Parts: sequence; C-alpha cells; structure tokens
Amino acid sequence: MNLFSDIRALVTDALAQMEQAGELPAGLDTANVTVEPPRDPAHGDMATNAAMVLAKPAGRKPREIAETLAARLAADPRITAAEVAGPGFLNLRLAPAEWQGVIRAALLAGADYGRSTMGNGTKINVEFVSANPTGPMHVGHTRGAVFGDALAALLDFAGHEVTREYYINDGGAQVDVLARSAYERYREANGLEPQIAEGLYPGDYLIPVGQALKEKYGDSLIDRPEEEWLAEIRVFATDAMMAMIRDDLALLGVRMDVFSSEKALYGTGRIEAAIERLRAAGLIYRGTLEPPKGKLPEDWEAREQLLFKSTAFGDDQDRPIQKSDGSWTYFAPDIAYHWDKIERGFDQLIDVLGADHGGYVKRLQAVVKALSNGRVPLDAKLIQLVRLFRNGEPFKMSKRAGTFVTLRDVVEQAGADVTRFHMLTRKNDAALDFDFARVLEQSKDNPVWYVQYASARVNSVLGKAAGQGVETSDAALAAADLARLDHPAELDLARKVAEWPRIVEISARAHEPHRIAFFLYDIASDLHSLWNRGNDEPALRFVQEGEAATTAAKIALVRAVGVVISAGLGILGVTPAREMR
RNA sequence: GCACCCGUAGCUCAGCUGGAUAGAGCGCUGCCCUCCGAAGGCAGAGGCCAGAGGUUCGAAUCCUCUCGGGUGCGCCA
Repeated sequence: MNLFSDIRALVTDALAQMEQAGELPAGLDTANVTVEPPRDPAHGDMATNAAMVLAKPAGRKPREIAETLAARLAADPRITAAEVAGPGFLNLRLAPAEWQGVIRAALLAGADYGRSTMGNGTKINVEFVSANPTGPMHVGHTRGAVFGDALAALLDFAGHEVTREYYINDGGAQVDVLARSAYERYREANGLEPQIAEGLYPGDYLIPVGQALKEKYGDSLIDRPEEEWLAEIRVFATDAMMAMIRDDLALLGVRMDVFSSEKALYGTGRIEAAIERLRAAGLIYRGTLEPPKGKLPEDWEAREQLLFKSTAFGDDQDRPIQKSDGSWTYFAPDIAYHWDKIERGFDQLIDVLGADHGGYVKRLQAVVKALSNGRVPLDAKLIQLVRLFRNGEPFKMSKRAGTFVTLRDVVEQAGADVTRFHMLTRKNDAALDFDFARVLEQSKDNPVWYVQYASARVNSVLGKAAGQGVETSDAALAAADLARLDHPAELDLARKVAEWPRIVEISARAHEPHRIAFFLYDIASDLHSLWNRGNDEPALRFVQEGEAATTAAKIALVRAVGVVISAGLGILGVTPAREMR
C-alpha cells in the first residue's frame, strides 16, 4: 500500500468528475499532478499542485480550480480538511484512521512493505564491479560493488526484473602481465629468485598461485620460452584471481547472477558481427583522428584506424575500435558485450563505472543506442573515489609498495554491514570519506550506528511489552486498537512510515540507493525523538504499565518503524541489529 | 583547448519527474539529564544555494555564459 498514490488517485478521480460536470475542459493531462508531503508540516499532511498544473491548459485561475477541487475532496471521508493556499496549492489533512491504516498495512506486509509494482517487471541489467582479474579487490571496487548491489536490490524492490552482472576483463594485455607475474612466483616456488620486472604485479597474493602452479606443473615449465606457457598460465592465473574476487564479493555479501567474459567473445565472430551491424548503419569507417587538442604528445603521429562514429551521438570525437596493428581495442569487445546484453532482452542497461571512466560513457551510450535502435537506455553511474582515514589522518596508500587497502582489509576491520551502509551515505558521484575509527563510533553522528540503534531499540521495546503480557506478533499488533494512536507526535511518526513506499519509488527512479540510507537515518531519528519525549511525557512512553490495549497500539507503531528499517536495510544489504553490543 | 561531474550554514553533506518560509549531523550558544533498558535530550544563532542572464504562475533544481575544484581526452583497460 502506498497512501500517497491512493490519495493521488482520489485527486485525479475528483478531477475527472470535474471534467464530467463541465467544471474543467475534457481531456486534460494529469501526468504532472503530484501529491506530496509539504515541506512545512503546518500546511497539512499532503499537498497537491493540481490546480496550478491545470490552470493554463484549462484556461482558469489556479485558485478557482483549487476551490472546486477542495469542495469535492472534502466530501470524501478520508479527507478532514482541504484548504487552498499560496499560489494554488491544495493542502489536505487526512483522518487519523488513514495513518493508523498505514501502520496496519505495514505490519501485515512485513518485509514486503513498500515493495512496488512501478517497474512493471521490466528487465534491467546492472553491470558492476567488473574489476580486472589481476588482483584482489581494493577500496575503490568496494564502493562500486556496494552501490551496484544495493541499486540492484532497490530496482528489484521497485518491481523490476534485475540481473546482476560482472564483466570479466580477461581479454587484454593486462592478463598477459598477470601471467608473467604468476610465472615469476612459480619460479620462486621452485626455489629460484623471482624477477619481478618493472610493470609486473609485485603483490604477495600471487605467491600461492605460484605454488599451485608448481603443484600442477612441477618444474616442467622452468626455463621454457614464454610461448610454451603463457596461454596456460594466463588461464590458470585469471581463474585463481576470479576465485579470489568471488571470495571478496562473498565477504561483502555481494552476489552476482552472471559473469561474462571478455575473452570468450574473441574468436566467436560476435565482435565482427556487432561491428558489421554498426557498419550497416553507416557508423564505421576508416579514418584518421585529429591530434589531441592542447598539449600534443611527443610521439604523436597520424595513423589510419577503424573508427566508430560516436560523434553522431554527441561524443567529442570518433573512437577507434582497432589498434594500428589490427587487433581490437578494448572498446571493440565491449561493443559486442553490450549488444549481447541488448539481445538478451533487457529493457534498460545500467553500467556502474569508476569516475575515471567518465570519458567512456558517451561512446557506450552511442553504441547501445545504435545497436538497439534507441530502444534501450543505458545509464552510466560513475562512482567517485573513496578517501581513507584513520582518526582523521589520511591513509597513505601505495600500489607500488603493495600497501594498498583491499576490500578484505576494510571488511575485516569495519565489518560488512558498517562498510556497506557507510559507502551508501554519499551520492555516487560525490567523493566519500571513510574513516576506520569513525565508522565504528557509537554516537549520533554515525548514521550506521544510529540506524542500528533504532532497530535494536524497536526490538527491545517489543521484548519489554511482551514481558508485560502484550502479544507482539505482527498479526496481533495489526489487530490492536490503533485508534488509540492519536497523539500528534505518534501520528507524525506514522506519516514517516507512510512515506516509505514513496521513497522507494523515488530512489529507484533516480537510480540512487543513497536516498534509502538517508531516509533510514531520518526515520530512526524520529523514533529516537519520540522515545525521548517519553521521558518528559509519560503518556508517550511506548510501554504503558497495566494498559495492555494502549501498549499494543503504541508497540504497533514502533514495530511498523522497525518493519521499514528492516526493509530499508534489506535493500542496502545490511543486517538489522537486534541488540547493541 | 574540449567533454563529463561537482560548487548549498564555519566544516561534512541531504534536498522529491521545478513547488510555499532551503534541511540534517558536527562545531558554537543556552537550558535539561542517574532517563520505559541504551553510550545523551531540548532549544537557538548561523544561507545572496559560486556569480550573471534566461524559461516559468513558481528555479538550489531546467537552459546559456563566467569563475572555481575534480576526472578524462589515438595505438591502456
């Protein structure tokens, strides 16, 4: 149930009646009519802009329309007041029974409260992480992983059919580097001195791979030319790296539906076919690019290449799909990969990328548009970097020295729940500070803790009520006499519960899971506030000694808040706390 | 040079497909606090929403330009 859409339907029905009664011209478009909570609660429970939106097409003054609409709405028993205000807003007050009904609905729906059918089952593919299989995941990947996973869960909750997908970049030169690095570790496992040349991966994580290679090959590959071992070790090492990455993802609680391999596209004709398709659309040609503007690289020389005409879609220059030696650029298999996603029938594609890939977005969107004839939108979500701190001191990382912070480091120190929540307390395109000390701090300025505290408090209050003989199952609470919830402060909290389904839809539409985290902080804060008011006003305490029926009603409200917090944390992939330790 | 992202309170940041008097936390000021089981609670001050134009009944939000910060810009992925 979504009270806001219910009331919006009431408004549009009333508008339709006005059309029939000749009070409005027929055929007005009500798509832009909104029913929202007003910023200032003094204005009422909900406000609609209907009169202002329709004033121009109807050729009437907004306040006139609002007056007529107000009269019609006021006749509905759910509406206790309808007042015209400002330039033509219509402020509505709802009967307390409506808010009480929301509490009941939340309790009965449980974990599904707020689930929406907005997505209408349309298929969305969320591609995220897609880290090169050349080493363990680091902090930067972690944020992308959390974001993608939460976004996927959010879209699912909003009624989409979601596929979580990882694109393995196992086709380029960097996996050769990986293979050579692993080979040195293999030599090391055979008692030789590894020669980790400049450009190879020095990390310790390849030592076990070297040992595993020794177990498999003994010393048979020692001192053999690269052609004899490169291909085999490449497969062996990338498999090992992917196993490690899967472990890392599991540690974070991230699950993928599909792993797609870049390498698997080679030799299948898929790349050639995709490019052929673009060529048929007149988007492929041989040509020479202009040299980069501004500072000219010393070694620049004009070369003819196979190019994709991404300028036709607003990119600043056309993009090469073949290197000068005739082999594919990274872009070519990515074209085939996105075509594959289109052919698998997705209605929408989302790519979660590092912010340093911003310059890559337009050409991807161009390709998807061209290959789907404009049917499939591609939204690229750019993830800004994570700045690490410990007690306010910046954390020095050096990839060369091998001291970069891995996903495993972060999760082992902060925990998966804290990591996930904190990573979602910023918009994806804003840089995020992650302070190992502060994310574990137990105080109000740590949102993770504050929300978990609210969740634990709900649990403890329920336990207390149960100790007084109140039946606290959701079904029993839903059957409580909720009319006893009549204090304005309690109804305010019920309003917050009513907003949850709206927040889900807004967040899903915007592809912005951080909004869920902010809302959770908000509703947690409201719950704590109400609790604290109980200190001064005993009538507001959740547990009323010897008043089982009143307690049940109050507990129902508390539990409904708990339902929302659980549902929200569920989307973020965070386990709700049952108690604070 | 060009493209994309960002610019909101002293600091870190929210701000709904454009809505009414722009919000939160920290910090600051004042008051309260041994409280149903909780590491605090309540209130207050603090804003030219970077700047200038434009669209609109209405702009922090959309468009253009300027300034400032970040990222990227053929044969890396």
